[in-house]
Amino acid sequence: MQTKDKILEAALALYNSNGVNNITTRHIAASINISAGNLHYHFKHTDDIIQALYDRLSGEFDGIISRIQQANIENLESLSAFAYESFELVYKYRFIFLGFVDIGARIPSIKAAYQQLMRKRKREFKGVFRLLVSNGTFRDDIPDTVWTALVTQIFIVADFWLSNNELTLQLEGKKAINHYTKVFEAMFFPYMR
Amino acid sequence: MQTKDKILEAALALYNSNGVNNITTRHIAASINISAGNLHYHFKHTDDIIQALYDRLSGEFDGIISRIQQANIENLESLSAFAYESFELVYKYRFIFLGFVDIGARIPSIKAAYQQLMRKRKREFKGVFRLLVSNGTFRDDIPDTVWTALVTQIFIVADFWLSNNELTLQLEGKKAINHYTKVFEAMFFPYMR
DNA sequence: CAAAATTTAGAACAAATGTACTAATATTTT
DNA sequence: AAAATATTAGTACATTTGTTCTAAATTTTG
Repeated sequence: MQTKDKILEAALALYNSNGVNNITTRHIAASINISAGNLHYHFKHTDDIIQALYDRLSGEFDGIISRIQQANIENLESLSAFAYESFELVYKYRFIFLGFVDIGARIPSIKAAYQQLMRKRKREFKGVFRLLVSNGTFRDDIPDTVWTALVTQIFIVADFWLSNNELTLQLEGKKAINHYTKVFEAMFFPYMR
Repeated sequence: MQTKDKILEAALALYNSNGVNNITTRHIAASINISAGNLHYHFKHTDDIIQALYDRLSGEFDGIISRIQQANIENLESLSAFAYESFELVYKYRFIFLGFVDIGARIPSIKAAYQQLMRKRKREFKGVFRLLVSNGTFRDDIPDTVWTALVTQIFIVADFWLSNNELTLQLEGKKAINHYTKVFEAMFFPYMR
C-alpha cells in the first residue's frame, strides 16, 4: 500500500478512537513506523489529512446516494435501507461527526462542502416526502411547515446520534448503528397512513 | 464583583464566541486585565473553569424544571414554554453544547452528571407523554417503542440544534432560538389528536 | 496600628505541537 | 550505468499552553 494511504488509514483509526484533538502527526507516524518528517512530506499540513478523510467520506456518501437513486425511494423499506447505509458510513468516519463543529470552524472548505450537500439533500428529502404522500404511504393532512421541520429534525438526528451515544449509552459498532437506526425510523411512524 | 465571578463571566463570553478549544487562560485573564498568575490562583486548572460554568448551567436548568413543575405540563403550550426556556439556556451556554463530546471526554464528572440528568429527564418525559395521551391531547394508537424513540429524538434535537445551526444557517441569538424552537415543536404535531 | 491573611503581577519552566530543513537512501528515467 | 527524482529519517526551531513560583501589594483581623 502507498504510504499516503497508510497514513490516511492510520489517521482514521486513531482519530476515531482518540478524538481528532488528541492525535498529532507524530502519533500517526509512529503508529505505522514512519518518521514525522516523512508524514509531512506526504501531507504538508495536519488539516490536509482531515480534508482528505472528509473527501473520502463525501465520495462514499455519493456512492450510496447514486446506488439508492437507481432503485428509487417509494416505500419505507428503501428509506430504511438508505438510513442504515448512511449510519454505517457515519460510524466509519465517526471522528468527523463527533467533532463536526470544531472541524468545520477549523477547515472552512469542509463547512462549505457540507452546507452545499445539505441544501441538496433537503430538496431531495422534500421530494421523497411529496412522493410518499401522493403514494398513499404518508398522511396527506400534514402542513408543509411540518414537513420542512421534519427534514431539519432528520438531519440533526442523522448527524448527531453518535454524539448522543457518546454522551449517554456509549454503544459500540453494530449495536450503536442498529439502535439509532431504529430511533431514526421511528421518526416516520406517526406520519404513516 | 468578585474576581472569581469576573473570570467566569469573561470565560463564558470568550468560550461562546471563539470555542472552548481556542481560548487559553491567558486570553481570559487579558480580557479582564488580570495576570494569568492571578487567574490560576482562583482556578488552579483550566478545567475547573469549565466545570464551574457547567455547574451554573446545571443550576439554572434545575430552576427552569422546578418552576415548570409547579405549573404542571398538561398541554402543548406548557411544553412549548419549557422548550423555549431550555433553548434560551442552551444558547447562553452554547460553548458547552457545541463541544459537548469533547468536554465530556475531557472532564468525566461533567459526562457523569449529564448521564444522570438524562436518565431522570427520560423518565419525566415518558410520564408527561402518558399524561397527554390519557388527556386526549396525544393519540392513543402509538406503540410504546415509538414513544421511547421519540424521547431520544427529542434529546438529540434539544442538545444539538445549535451544532446544526453552526454548520448550516448560522442564525444568531433570538433568531436561532425562535427558529429551532419551532422545529422542536413540530416534532409533536403528528402525535396530536 | 501591627500582624496575618489574601490577592495580585510577572517571570520562568516543561511539555507538546506543527512544520521546516538537511542529508541520506531508494526508485525511476534516460 | 548515470542522472534525475522521489522518499525517508532525524534534527531543530518557534510557538503555544498549562502551570508553578516568588515577591510585592492589598485587605482583613486582632
